[in-house]
Amino acid sequence: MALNQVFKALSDPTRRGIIRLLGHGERTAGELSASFDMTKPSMSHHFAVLKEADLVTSRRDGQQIYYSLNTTVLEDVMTRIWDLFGSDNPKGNSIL
Amino acid sequence: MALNQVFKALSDPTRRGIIRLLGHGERTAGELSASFDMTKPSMSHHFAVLKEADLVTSRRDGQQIYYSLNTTVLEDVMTRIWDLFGSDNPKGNSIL
DNA sequence: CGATTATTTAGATTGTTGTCTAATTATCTC
DNA sequence: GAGATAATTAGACAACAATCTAAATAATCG
Repeated sequence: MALNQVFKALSDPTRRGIIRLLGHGERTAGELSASFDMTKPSMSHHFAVLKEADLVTSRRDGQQIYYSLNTTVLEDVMTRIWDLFGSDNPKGNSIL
Repeated sequence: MALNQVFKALSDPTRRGIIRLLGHGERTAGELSASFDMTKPSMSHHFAVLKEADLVTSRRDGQQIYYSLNTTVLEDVMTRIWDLFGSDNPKGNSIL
C-alpha cells in the first residue's frame, strides 16, 4: 500500500465526500455522481484515484459499476498514520 | 483545523520524514535540512506547509529556529480520519 | 559597524492535479 | 443490429506544488 497515494487521495474534499457516502454501503458511479456538482468524467477521475490508492473497490453489475470502501485497508492506514506521529518507531525512516 | 491542508501536508514524503524526526523531539531548521538531500529554501518551504497545516510549531532561539510537533492536533486528526471512514457519523457531510 | 552564520522570501521553472467537452466502450432492450 | 443508458477514456487547459538559485532578513561576535 502506497501511503503517498492514500494521502493524496484523501487530500481532495470531493474524494473524502465519496468515501463518506460509501461508508453507508456500496453505491453506483451514477448515484455518487448525482451527489456532487461535477461532471461524470470528473467523478470518474476521482473514482480512479481512490482505486489507485486502494481505498475503494468496484464491481460491474450490468450497466452499472458499484463502488465500495476497501475496509481491509483502513486499519493499515490508521496504524501507519499513528506510527508516523509516534516517537517509538523501531523502523526509523523506512516507511516514509 | 483544515483537514484539507493536513492531508496535503502529509502527502509529501519529505514532510512525513520531517514529522518522523520531530517525533523524537524538537529540531532546528538546519538539523532537519541536513537529513534530506534538498536545499535549505526547499526545506523551509516544507516547514511552512507543515506550519500552515498546524502540524508543527516553531520558536526562535538566537539564530536558530526550533521546530516541534504540534501534538495537540494529532488526536483531532486521528478522530476525524476515523470519522471519515465510519458509517455512523451523525454530522453527515458537514466536515468534508 | 562589518563579517559570518542561520533561515526565510522572491521569482522562475517544471511537473502534477482537477476540471471540462468530446469521443469511446459496455450493456440492455426492442 | 439500432437506439438508449451508464460509465470511462482522451485530450486540453488553468491552477497548484516542488524545487532551484539569488537575494533578503535576523542574530551573533569581534
